[in-house]
Amino acid sequence: MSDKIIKTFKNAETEKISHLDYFNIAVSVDCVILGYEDKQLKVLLIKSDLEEFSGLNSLLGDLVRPDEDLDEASYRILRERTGLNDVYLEQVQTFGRIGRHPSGRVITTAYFSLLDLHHHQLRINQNDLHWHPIHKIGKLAFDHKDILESCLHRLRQQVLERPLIFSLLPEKFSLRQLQEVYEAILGTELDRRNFRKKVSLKDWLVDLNEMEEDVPHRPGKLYKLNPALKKRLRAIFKVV
Amino acid sequence: MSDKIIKTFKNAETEKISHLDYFNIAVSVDCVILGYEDKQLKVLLIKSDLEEFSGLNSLLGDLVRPDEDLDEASYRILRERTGLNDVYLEQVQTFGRIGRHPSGRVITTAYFSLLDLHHHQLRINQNDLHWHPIHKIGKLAFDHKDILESCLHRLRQQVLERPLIFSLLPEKFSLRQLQEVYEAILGTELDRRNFRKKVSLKDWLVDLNEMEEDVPHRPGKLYKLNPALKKRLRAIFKVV
DNA sequence: GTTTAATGTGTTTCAGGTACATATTTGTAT
DNA sequence: ATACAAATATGTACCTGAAACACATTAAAC
Repeated sequence: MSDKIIKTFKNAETEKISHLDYFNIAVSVDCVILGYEDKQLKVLLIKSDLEEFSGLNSLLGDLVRPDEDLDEASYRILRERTGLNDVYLEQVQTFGRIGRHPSGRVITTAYFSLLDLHHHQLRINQNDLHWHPIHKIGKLAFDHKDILESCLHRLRQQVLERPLIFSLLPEKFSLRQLQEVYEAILGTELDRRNFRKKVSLKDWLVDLNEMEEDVPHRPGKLYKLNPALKKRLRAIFKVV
Repeated sequence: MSDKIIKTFKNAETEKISHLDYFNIAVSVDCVILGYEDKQLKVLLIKSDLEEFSGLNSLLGDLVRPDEDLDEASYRILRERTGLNDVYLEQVQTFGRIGRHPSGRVITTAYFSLLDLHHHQLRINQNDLHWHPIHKIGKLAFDHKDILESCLHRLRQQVLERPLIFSLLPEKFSLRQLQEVYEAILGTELDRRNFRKKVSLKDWLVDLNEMEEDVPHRPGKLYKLNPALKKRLRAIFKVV
């Protein structure tokens, strides 16, 4: 990856391999934007406007601009579509099958992010955007079902080790709520006592000394994410 | 990722965003090809022929051809450079900073592979290709140091859980050799007894009922990778 | 044959995870 | 007011896997 490109730039006319031969692959980014509502993990989808995929939904994506970093493109999409900046985004995998886009050769890099579906700053402007429960998703446009699966797989792998999950929840939450999110992501039931023990052993939570309100049962304590951790997360993941 | 490209294809003349604006990002693949020799993990590097990086080494990579899958490109590079087909390759991460390539906008997807440095089919033809011990590598061209690190990180994460390591070794190997490879990758010393116990609990190995020869000490038993596992690996990782 | 250096096989200990039970607090219905 | 239902909150016993550690055995080298 250095000799060829030189030739491409300098001898485009004389070489068999011309500039356009190589520079005709488009690069896009697709975001798996996940939220949590009604004890379900949901993903933000948009109706595909390609004839080939009429009636199907697709992930939120866009072509990468020549003057923006790959990562930046994913933040831009998230910002444009949700109005949110302060959100964790992680690159997962790049999909580059020849025939994956009907209009031409497009390779795409998949990112996932978790956000609070009820965040006050959240602006889902377009009415063709919708939150879909992940276990009720059928066919998607392009190879987006594969992309979704790979992101969910990554999420499930990491969610127990790293404090990712809190972006899905409001600022204040109870341990029951937290557990329900884990159960929605992992697709399993967890033992309440063991779950609490495990969480309390990590330094992820801060007891707010407040109680739930307006719940039809005994209210539980409220917690928030450890602010020190929040800072560290920002630094590590370069959240804008 | 669907509306924009439609416009790009259909209304290139009338839209502000022209075809060439988007189709001027080149896509490349870089391979971190790892081998094992003299109790060291080594990576296959090539002298960079870019003036900007004169004197520096770089990973083996190439532009992706418009008519080949992204994954296929990585296999092609491996084949062209080593003569080997039957090798495990895994996509790790895509690097897309604007300024990462001095000659233009190029995003690159990193793959790593492990192979037996003394394999009889191995053909390192070009004399500007060299195996470098990974802990003696200084600056590399482009962002290839970052790419190398991310691949090594992935390798270290997975090597204890998945039977990847065997591609680094000859067909027949002793438990000591196997342990030495693990130690080279992880950069730590392992307890011999615990290591053997751990390995024997997995179904990775088959006892060949043969002994080492020409070793200056008591010879150890020889093992090979469980053939059933080999088949499974081929299926999973689509090794050509 | 004695020494040396590696192979080959336990046992003990400790930490983390899983399974499981009981007391407490609040809301709700009577 | 009282009884009941439902969820919170906390503790213990058991099991599994990892880590620390010791000794007998085999073959090469002298």
